[in-house]
Amino acid sequence: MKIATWNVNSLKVRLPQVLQWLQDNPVDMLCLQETKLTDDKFPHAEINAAGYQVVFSGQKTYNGVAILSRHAITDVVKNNPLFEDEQQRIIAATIEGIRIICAYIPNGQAPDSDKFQYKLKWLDALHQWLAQEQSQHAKLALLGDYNIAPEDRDVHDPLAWVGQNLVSPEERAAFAQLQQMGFSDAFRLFDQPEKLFSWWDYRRMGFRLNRGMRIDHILLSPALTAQCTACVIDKTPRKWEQPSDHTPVIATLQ
DNA sequence: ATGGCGGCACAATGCCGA
Repeated sequence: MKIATWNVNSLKVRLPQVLQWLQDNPVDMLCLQETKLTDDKFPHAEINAAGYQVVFSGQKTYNGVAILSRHAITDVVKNNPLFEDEQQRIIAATIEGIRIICAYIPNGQAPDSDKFQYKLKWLDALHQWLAQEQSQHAKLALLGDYNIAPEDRDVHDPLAWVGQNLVSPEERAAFAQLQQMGFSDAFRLFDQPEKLFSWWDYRRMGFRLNRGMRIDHILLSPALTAQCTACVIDKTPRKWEQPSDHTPVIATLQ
């Protein structure tokens, strides 16, 4: 069983790349973020034709999430029931006995901004909801764009990022709280090369210079952690023409 | 010090992302 996550930065633009990537990487399940499509414009027929069922929750211009699966999808929930939110950032579903939560965690813009306060409240509500979900689903996976680099080794140049969002103590504490709740960062269960990232700025040759951040994560409950045999970041699509600024992360479960 | 790229929209400049 392979489960994956990818912030595609517009599914309208990236659909051909998603279909190509799935052909090359026929994972069981793929979570997408930043689809940037209202539900009436979602390309479900093309995705079905590729052999995947799909559920989605979108809006115009911003945000938007989806779960693609080769297996039956049940018990779909859109957004955190404990958090009133106009922004479409969460979709959850059960697939093959695994509770999957696909999340696009807010960016936070800057630590002194209103958007940062929204991010912290959003994360606090996420913790509360996950505590409930944990009590009902031993096999629980949280995949998505967290917009948090958990440690300095997840940042190309930690000194250059001091004082900014994505690396602040508050955001890292929120990530650490997920770990204290029992979730494991699948990527860190294994030996990994240094300076491996999941996002690179479009500007200043970020990808070519490998100036990136690891902000897309797969977190696993203890039961799933015990089943996890690999977690990799696939840089391939970042090298394609007109790429997303993020690239997929894939976990293998026994 | 700033913005640099890319996607989007009541679209030709401004907002937002990370």
